[in-house]
Amino acid sequence: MFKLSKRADYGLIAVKHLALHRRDHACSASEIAEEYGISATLMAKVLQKLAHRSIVAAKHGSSGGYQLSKEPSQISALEVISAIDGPVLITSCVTNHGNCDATQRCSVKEPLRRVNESILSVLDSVTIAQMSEDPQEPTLVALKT
Amino acid sequence: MFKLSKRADYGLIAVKHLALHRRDHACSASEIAEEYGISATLMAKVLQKLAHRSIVAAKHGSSGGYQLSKEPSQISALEVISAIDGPVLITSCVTNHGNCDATQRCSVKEPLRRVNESILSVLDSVTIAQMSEDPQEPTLVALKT
DNA sequence: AGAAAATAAGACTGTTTTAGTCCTATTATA
DNA sequence: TATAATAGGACTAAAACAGTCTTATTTTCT
Repeated sequence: MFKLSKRADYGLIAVKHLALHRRDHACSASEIAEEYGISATLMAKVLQKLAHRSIVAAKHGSSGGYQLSKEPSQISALEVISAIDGPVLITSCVTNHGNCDATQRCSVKEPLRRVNESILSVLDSVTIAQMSEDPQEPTLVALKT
Repeated sequence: MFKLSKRADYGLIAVKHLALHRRDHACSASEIAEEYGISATLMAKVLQKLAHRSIVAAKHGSSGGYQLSKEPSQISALEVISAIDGPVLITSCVTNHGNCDATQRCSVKEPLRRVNESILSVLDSVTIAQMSEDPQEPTLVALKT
């Protein structure tokens, strides 16, 4: 019911971690997993998916691991999430141009498609760089001067 | 993975239906269910939840049914969705101020909380009234004149 | 050359969530 | 008073999810 999968969550954690260690050596899956108390094999799975989409670059062999293949400011939350969970669709009928499952003459398909667009653009506008600069609530507070 | 439950979907369908039949008699759960090819008992469940939150008003007895208890312009998609699925939280840790499940020193909690806020405001800004006026894509097209 | 440490990927299992049904009670109307 | 509706709890089946295990491959370091 409208929740990110843990995998996607882990993906964001991993990418943020890599963003913060950009200059360092490549980070291995188990290294990242350990730092956040996550299963190492599962984290490996997640990173593999990110590598598939070229969000991270994998390096085999000992002292291998993963590194970001783009600038953190060029990676959106949407990219990471959809790399892992597949396309972000708030309902299954949003894309199916014929049938919503089977029967219903769905009256909310079009409005929900619009809502879906909005959510996509929210997720697309959030970059990993933004997620790495912590407080970031100045927009409103700054006006108080 | 970020999908509306079918129940929530059905809820939106039902509320929109009630909005379009505002002047008529009360609509029964089975009447609505039949129109969209949805299980009647399931639709009844959904409407019960909407009644709990006073989004619709229930009328017992034969020729009973449900009616909106507010203007369609005063009902947001968020209200309907959260009435049925519970609070909209993109991760389970967004509200937990202590522990994300158990272990992880979650580095994305705060950024995700902000994303969650944005999504809430998207859903909150969409009203049933808007979902009932169909095309509504003039904002950009109008500029072409 | 060979051991070690890493990624790659598929199959598999247990748990949780979701969808949907069934049954019984209650309420109001005709 | 029969009927048609809501109310609500218990229950089942199916799907999604989280996580594990195993095997193969690649690279580095000694």
